[in-house]
Formats: sequence, C-alpha cells, structure tokens
Amino acid sequence: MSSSRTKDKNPIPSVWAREQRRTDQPALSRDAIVREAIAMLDAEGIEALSMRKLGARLNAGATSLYRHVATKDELMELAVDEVAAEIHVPPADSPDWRAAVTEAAESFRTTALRHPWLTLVLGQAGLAYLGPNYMDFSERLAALFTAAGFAEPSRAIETVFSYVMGMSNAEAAWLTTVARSGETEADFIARLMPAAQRAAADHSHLAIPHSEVEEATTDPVALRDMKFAYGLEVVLDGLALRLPK
Amino acid sequence: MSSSRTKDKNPIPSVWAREQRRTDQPALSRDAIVREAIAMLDAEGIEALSMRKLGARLNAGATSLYRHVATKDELMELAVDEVAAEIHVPPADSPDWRAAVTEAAESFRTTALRHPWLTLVLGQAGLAYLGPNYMDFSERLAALFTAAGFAEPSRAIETVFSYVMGMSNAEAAWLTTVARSGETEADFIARLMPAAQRAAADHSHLAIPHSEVEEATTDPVALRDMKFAYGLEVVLDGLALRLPK
DNA sequence: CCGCTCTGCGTACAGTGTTCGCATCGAAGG
DNA sequence: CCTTCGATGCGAACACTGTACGCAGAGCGG
Repeated sequence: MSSSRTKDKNPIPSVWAREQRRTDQPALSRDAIVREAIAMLDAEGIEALSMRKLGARLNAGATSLYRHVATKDELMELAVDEVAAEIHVPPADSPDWRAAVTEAAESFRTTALRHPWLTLVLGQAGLAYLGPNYMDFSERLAALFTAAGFAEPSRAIETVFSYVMGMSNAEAAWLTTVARSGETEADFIARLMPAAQRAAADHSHLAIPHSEVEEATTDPVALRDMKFAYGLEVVLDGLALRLPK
Repeated sequence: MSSSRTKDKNPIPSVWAREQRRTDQPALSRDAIVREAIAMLDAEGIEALSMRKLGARLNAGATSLYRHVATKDELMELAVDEVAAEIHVPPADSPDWRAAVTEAAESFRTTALRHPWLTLVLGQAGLAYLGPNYMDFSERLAALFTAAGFAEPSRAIETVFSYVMGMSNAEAAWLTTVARSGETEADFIARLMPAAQRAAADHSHLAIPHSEVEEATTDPVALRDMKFAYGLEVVLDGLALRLPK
C-alpha cells in the first residue's frame, strides 16, 4: 500500500527529500479512528483489531493513535457508543406501544447482528460509564415505556432487553462462527447436521423436528427472525398482564 | 515460592543433583489443569488467565500444558463444560413446571455469577461444539419443558434462557466492575450515585425512584434477586398463555 | 524571529499464545 | 538386566500484543 508520511528509508536524510504532508488524506482524528475501528471490527472480528493494524489502515503509526484515544478499552467504548446511535426507538407518543417496543427491539437486534462484537464489549465493559448515544437510547426507551403506562418502566425495560440481548448475543456468536467457516449459513448447517443428529441420538428429548431441519437448511435467516419474534411476543404478553387496564 | 522440578540453576549439572519427582504433588493432568484454570478465572478474572501463570500455579512450565490441552480456546471450552455440571435442573416429572423452571433458571444464574467469565466465553465460543455436561443440561431442560406440555419446547427454552443469559451476563459484568473497584457493592453504588443523578438530570425519564436508591445502597443483592425474579415471572406468564389447557 | 503547544512516530518493554527439539522418564520386550 | 520406545516436561524462540517515553517537526501567538 501507500507509504506513511516519513517512512521511506532515504540513505541521505535531507529536508528536500521529505514528503509533503498529504492533506488530501484526512488528518488523524478521534472520529476517523473510531470509524475505521468499527469498519475493521465488522469486517474481521473482534480479535483481529490491533492498534498497529488500525494505525496502518489510517496511514499512521500505532502509537499515533494514543494522541486521540487514551487506551484501547476507551476506543472500544467509543465504538460501542458510536454504534448505539444506529438503534432506532419510536417516539413515546406512538399509538401502539407493543408495535413501538417491537420496533425498538428489532432495531437493537439488527445493529447487534451488523456489529457482532457489540454484545461482547457490552458484556465486558460492565456498563459503568455510558456514552451519550447510549444514554439517549435508554432515555427514549424510558419515555416509551412510561407513556405505555408501566408503573416501573425500568423493570419492564430490563426484562425485554435482557431477552433481546441474550438472543442477539447468541445469534451474533453463531453468525461469527458461520462466517469463520467461509460457508453459507445453510451449507454450514447442512454440513453439521449429521453430527448434531448423532449427538441427539443419545439424548431422546433433543430430537429436532423434520420441519425445522428443512427450514434451517433452506431459509435459516427467516427461521432466526421467527424465533426472535416468537420470544419477543412471549415477553410482551407477560408484560401486558402487568399493565393497568 | 517452591521451585519447579528442575529449575534450580546448578552450576555443575549432575545426575545426583537432580531433584526427585515429587509424587505428592499430583501429576499434571487435563482435569487438574481445568480445575486450576477455573480457580484462577474465578479469583482473578478472565484477562488474568495466561498459560504461563497457569503453568506456574501447577508447578509446571507454560508449554507443558500443551501436552494435555490443544489450545487455550480448548481449555476455555473445557472449563465451560466443567462449570456447566453445577447447573441443577429438576426432574421432568416435577408437579409444578413453573417452580421447576424457576429453579433451573436460578441455578443457572447462580453459577453464572459464581463464574462471571461463563457468559463471556459462551458468547465467544458460538456454542458450535458443546461438551457432554452442557448437552446433559440441554437434555434435562428439553425433558422438563416437554413434560410441561409445550408443543415446541425448544422455542420456550430459547425464550426463557435468552432472558436468563442476558440478565446473568449484565449482572456478571456489573459484579466484575464492582469487584475491580475493591469496594462493597453498596459503597460502590453510593459513590457513583451523585454522578448518576447528575446524568439523569438531563434525561427526565431516567429518574431513579427514591425507594430504589434506598434499597440499592442497603441491600443490593436482594434488589438484584428481585429484579431477576420479576423478569422471570413475566416470561413464564407469557409462556403459560401458550400452554394448552 | 522566538518559544510553545500539538501531533506523529521510532524505539523499547513486558507480556501473550504457541512451535520445536531436546532431555528425561516408566514401562515393555528381548 | 539391558534396550528400546512412547509419553511427558520444558527452555528457547517467534510473531504478536498494548502501551510509555522522548524526540522531531508543524503551526501559531507574541
């Protein structure tokens, strides 16, 4: 690729031989770093991101990044908050609260699957220090659930989004292993099916119904969508019982 | 500390100076390695576990471990499966299915909080290759839900345990950051409360009710227990609606 | 023109997972 | 009893990682 600004090993160091600062290449900045980090995380996975590789992608040295970001962990927190902006929560005055919550839940799932490292970082960070976008997200959810009439909106939110996070986390992990295999999801499933059947043979209650096998190998995406929707409906039904009527 | 078998730097290497193999110290074995790894993970957290430190704990060199374990990832999978044996699932013929499922869910949560790295590894591994204990756990759950009368037990299980995993994951992350602070959970909360209040000032719907502040600073464990139980009841209510009566 | 702050980066350090080849062992076979 | 052999432990080494430090230059206010 193109060389960094001054890395050419010129035998005679000279002012004249020095490269000009390439201003067309945008300057190193916190935002640019975070954006590129997200791109790398999405493309190559969480354990492929290193400060050196990230620096190289930005035509910069690894240690230059530390002028804009205190530590790699901080960079991850910034990436999480940046991505949190993608989650869409309908306004609080939506006529149908169930539809609105469903929309928010599906939006969360979509972003979590688009950035499969999201739930991992959220699990590690401990959510002690939350960024502005994440706070906005929480605030909108609180408004939505309050408007829906819940006496203790935080309880309801925790319930729904524990389910959503648990499901998204499992799906993201699954999609990551599928991606690592280099196969289509359907092919991957088809290849693993014999082993799964053999394993299930010793555990009578784990038999997989034929209909599910069929759908898993033809349209696995639709199957996952449906599973997620099913569980979400269950949770919302349980919550609806607690709504004062 | 005590020296490893042959590490004494004897200037004159001699057969006679060689230490005897200490047979009272149990030999290096796969099980011993996994056990010690779990102890380390529990005590010092997931990022504190390195092959070298683990070897040192076992009075062995780091590379000796590779005779019994192919890779660090495999070691983690073994640790996960070992820990999965601690989860208790009531027998399928339990009279009250809700009580039985509640017991299983609470048992999962307890082990996930006893080993706060569990959910992290589960999220990374992708659950492609499951160990025997984890299979047993799944099998028992399937039996329980089938006996309860669910037409599609796997759907119901996925719903409940997505919630349980999401909640446990968040709690484990929280407890990890609390532990890192070196304070009591109550002290930690009390110290962070002003900042939280200030942050909530800009987000009107995020206000924390006084009763909750009070309980969080006096008995945070009970508060977490109750939150978990609340969400679980919600999910079970939603599932009960789908049970043929 | 001086000085000062800001930014980039080369070097270096401590630590990581893992490979390789050598030393040593207990047991099996002649 | 001596020899051979497979299993086991391990020191050295390799390719990485995150990050601290100090120097070099750029741009700017005085």
